Amino acid sequence: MSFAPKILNWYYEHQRNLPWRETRDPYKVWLSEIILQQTRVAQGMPYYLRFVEAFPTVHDLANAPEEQVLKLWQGLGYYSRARNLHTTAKMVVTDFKGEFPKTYKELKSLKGVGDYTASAIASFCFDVPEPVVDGNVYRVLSRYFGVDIPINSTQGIKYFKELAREVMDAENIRDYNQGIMEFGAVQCAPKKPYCLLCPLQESCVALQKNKVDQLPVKLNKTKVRNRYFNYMVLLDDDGNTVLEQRKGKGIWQNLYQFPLIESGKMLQAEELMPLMLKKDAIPETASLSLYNKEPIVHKLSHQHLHTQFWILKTSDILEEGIPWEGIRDFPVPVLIADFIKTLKI
DNA sequence: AATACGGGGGC
DNA sequence: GCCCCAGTATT
Repeated sequence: MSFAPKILNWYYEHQRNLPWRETRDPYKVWLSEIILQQTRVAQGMPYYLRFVEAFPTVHDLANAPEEQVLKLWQGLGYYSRARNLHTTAKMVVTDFKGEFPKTYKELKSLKGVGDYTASAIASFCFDVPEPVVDGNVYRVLSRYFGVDIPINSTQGIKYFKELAREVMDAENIRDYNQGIMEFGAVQCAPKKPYCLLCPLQESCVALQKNKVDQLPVKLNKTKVRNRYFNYMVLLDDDGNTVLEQRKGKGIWQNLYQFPLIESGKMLQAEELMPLMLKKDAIPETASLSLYNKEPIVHKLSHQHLHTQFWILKTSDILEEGIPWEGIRDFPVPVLIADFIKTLKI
C-alpha cells in the first residue's frame, strides 16, 4: 500500500473530534486556521469557541471594532493575526459580497492567508486538490521518505511542497489533508514518537535508518534580544490610571499598556526621574515607588523583556485617566494582564 | 535569504 | 533552557 491510503486508514481510525472539522463553512474553517497558526489545538480551542460565539458570521466580525477583536484575541500572541483577521473579514464583505472565494489564488490574496491556509480552506471547504504543508506535514514527510533537506530553507520549502503534491490523494483531499496533519500531531510527534505502534513503520525510511530523532532538519537558531521596560503605573486620588496604545512596528501593535519608558539597562529611581519628565502622560508631582524589586523577565521568542513596574501616586487629576477596573475592557499583553492580577491582591 | 512576530507546554 | 506548535509578512 502506498503512502496516502495508509494515512487515510490511520485517520479514519484515530481522528479527534474537532469543531472546525464538522463544518465546511469557509468562515469557520478560515477562523480556525488563523487561530491555529503556530498554535496548539489545546491552546486555540477556547479562542475558537469564543470567536464563533461572539461573531457567528463574517459580517459580525467585519462590523466589530478592532479593539473588541484584539480583546478576544488577548493572550493568544502573534497579534497581527487578529488585525489581519479583521481586515480580511471586512474585505470578504466588501470585495466578495460576504462569500469567501473558492480558489487557492483568491484565498491567498486575503490578508494573513498564506500558502498553507489558502490550501487548507480550498481543500477542506471546496475539495480543491491542493496539498497542505504545515509543521506536521514537514515532519511526517521528512521522516517517512527520509528527506534531510532543511524544511525552512528555500529549497526545502519547494521540495516538500512538490513531494506533498506527489503523494497526496486528490480524490479525498479533505480527509487526506486533515489526516496527514493529524497523523503528525498525534502519532508522528516531534519527540519520542511511538514508532513501535505505528502502522507506517514498515516503510518509514527514518525508522529503518534509525534517524527518527534527527528529522526533520531545521536551520537557524533564534537569537534573543534583551530589552528593559519601565512601566509607569499612575494612580490618582480617584483611583484612575492611564493607559497608552502601542503604535508603530514592533510587538503588541495596537494593544494597550501603562506608559512605558524603555532604557538600555535596568534603572534606579534616580536614573528614571529625568526620563519621566520627557513623557507627557506623567505629572510632575508624583511619588515614585518600585513595585517589583526583582525585574519580571517576560520571555518572547525573540526578546526577553526585563520589566519593572513603578507606582506613581499623584494628587493631580489625570485628564486621560480611566478607572482601574476599566482596564479590563482594553486588550493588553499578557505581561500587563499578569501584573494587574498580582496588584489587586 | 533572514528576521520579526507571542505565548504556552513538554521534557 | 530548548524545542515546537494546523505560518505569514516584511525586509
